[in-house]
Amino acid sequence: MNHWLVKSEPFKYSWDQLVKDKKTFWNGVRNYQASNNLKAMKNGDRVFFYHSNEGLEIVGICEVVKEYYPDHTDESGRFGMVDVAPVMPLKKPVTLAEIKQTPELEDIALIRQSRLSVMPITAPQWKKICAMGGVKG
DNA sequence: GCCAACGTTGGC
DNA sequence: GCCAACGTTGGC
Repeated sequence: MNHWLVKSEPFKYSWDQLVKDKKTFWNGVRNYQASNNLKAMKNGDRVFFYHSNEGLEIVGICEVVKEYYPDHTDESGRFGMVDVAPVMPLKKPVTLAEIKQTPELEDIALIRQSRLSVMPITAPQWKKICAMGGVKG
């Protein structure tokens, strides 16, 4: 199983909204690197949900429930999306500030490639963040 | 195929 | 609201 992290601005689409919706399609990605990461996602992969701009913290874990398919909101036809469903919230959100202070997480794509909105997370990074968030990965 | 201009993201 | 990082576009 692979692990990922997706960013969303909470005033556009928040974790609470995802919990309310039970499931959503992750549309709107218009960046090839992010899109390639979406393409590599498999059903059952676990995904951290990060709030950008406001919050600046990882708030929950969701899961891929439908693999890459065309994004109907993309007029160019170049990009796709996946469906995700919430699994559980973190008991304690893990903030960007904490991540930056954690030596084991200094190579995380969230910091190294701050503008990327869909990124892979390594197994050790996943375990570490779960531990910080008070949940079992 | 290079590179300057431009647009967008996202932390501060 | 500013600005750094960086991806994309378009002229040559």
